[in-house]
Amino acid sequence: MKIEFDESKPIYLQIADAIKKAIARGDFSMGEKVPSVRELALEIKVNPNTVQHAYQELIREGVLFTKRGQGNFVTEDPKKIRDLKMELVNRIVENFVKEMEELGYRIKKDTLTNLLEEENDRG
Amino acid sequence: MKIEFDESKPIYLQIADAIKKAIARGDFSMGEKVPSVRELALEIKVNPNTVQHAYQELIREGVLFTKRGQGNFVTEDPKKIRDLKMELVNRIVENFVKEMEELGYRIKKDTLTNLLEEENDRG
Amino acid sequence: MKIEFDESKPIYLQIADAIKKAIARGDFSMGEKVPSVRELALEIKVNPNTVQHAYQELIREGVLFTKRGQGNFVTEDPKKIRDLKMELVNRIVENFVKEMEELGYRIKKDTLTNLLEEENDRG
Amino acid sequence: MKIEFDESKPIYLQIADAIKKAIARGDFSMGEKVPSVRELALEIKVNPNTVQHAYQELIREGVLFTKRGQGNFVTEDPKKIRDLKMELVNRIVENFVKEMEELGYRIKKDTLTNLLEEENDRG
DNA sequence: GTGGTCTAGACCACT
DNA sequence: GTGGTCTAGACCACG
Repeated sequence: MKIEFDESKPIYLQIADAIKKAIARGDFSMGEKVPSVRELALEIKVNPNTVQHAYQELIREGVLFTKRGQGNFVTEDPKKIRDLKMELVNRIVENFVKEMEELGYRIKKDTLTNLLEEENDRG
Repeated sequence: MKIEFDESKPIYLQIADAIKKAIARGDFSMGEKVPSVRELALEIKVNPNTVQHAYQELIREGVLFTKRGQGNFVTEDPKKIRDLKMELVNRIVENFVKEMEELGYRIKKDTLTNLLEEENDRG
Repeated sequence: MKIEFDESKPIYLQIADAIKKAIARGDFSMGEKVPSVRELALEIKVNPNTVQHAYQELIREGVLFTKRGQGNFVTEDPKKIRDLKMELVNRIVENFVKEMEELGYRIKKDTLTNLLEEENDRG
Repeated sequence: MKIEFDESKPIYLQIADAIKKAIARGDFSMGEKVPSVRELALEIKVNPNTVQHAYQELIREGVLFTKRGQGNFVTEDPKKIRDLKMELVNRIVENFVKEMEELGYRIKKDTLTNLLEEENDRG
């Protein structure tokens, strides 16, 4: 886990996002244990409460689940993970298209997604 | 001016950003007057202080300047405006590339900028 | 009259100050006519109301007086002018001493006034 | 912190200035915490927002920096502090020379800075 | 009418 | 408790 914090958004949301992305790109697999709150807090130098807040958010969204006394784990629902990935890609692509349009550039979402598929083998 | 507010960032920064984009795509020209603090506040339904905060930021960055008792105006420096536009495009493209990379996709900044130039006539 | 405006203070006070200084250094003599409101406004590129405000302030302080239909004139009271000059020098010297003290420098008012008298012939 | 407010300038700028001077004369050292927004507001009897405005200005100039949830701190860059001090002295001396010249007195900046160095041991 | 400053009071994110 | 943001409402200087 490596996170560069951006002051404009709550840190806990940035952490949650980073975890989601790590799952999406396969750094954490289905059912795998994620770092403990304290461990991650130490690593990225934030307060444990902040990590806890991030994990809670992910649990609320069904991305993580807790095994009492053992830690937090990535969901074991494959659909959930596929959806997560699609959601993330979608959000980023749509945001890009929207922002470029606000600058007066026309660009189609399809053009972008095709481009991504061409240059990358994975789904 | 039409702004959809997003809870993830301070409103005043979103306003500042919207003005910058409006300038970049030519909705406000060099030296043109921007809406008065109160007028814009009414239109987008925020407190005048919030608009004031946004304008102050833009003034600080040299994008706007104030004529006492007359209002705020877009900078008359053409270079400043060109730079502004380039900065905005760059920021958006780089952010897209970074976020897609965090998801495990490889994509080159150049591929994107070429794509943009192909599909749009403007600089 | 040449004035460089400083945004941190009301313009009309800066104008009033500039007039006082011009009188103090002899650019306007006792009883001499000062520029008309409109004339000065044109010259220094401010709104006539602003110059008017400045003149009112000076009249209130007894530095200028008005001859109806003829314009505004420097007071004819020599004591008033001497006092004005002393006041100005005093204010500036004291302000300097105070500000330097706030920075941790010790300096005596006398040292400064002696220095000024040495290097200048005039009273 | 003790501040006497002068009606001629915005309070928030006077606060910012007072902090800068306190740093320049060593009352706040490198990396030291400055009073919290609320604390200082109480002490000098202004609204917390006004202090916040002053601090924001100092942060923007790189004199202070914020540790989230902990407070505001003096920059840890020694050069920045040296520069700050030099800037303040310079501004005051130049302003003095300019104002005295406007009154018809000739005085050299060097004469003054020499005088200051003679009577004070510090840089 | 225009921007600039200020107060009072509130809520949020973070430690 | 700490900074950051926001609203509501006010007054001032300037044109």
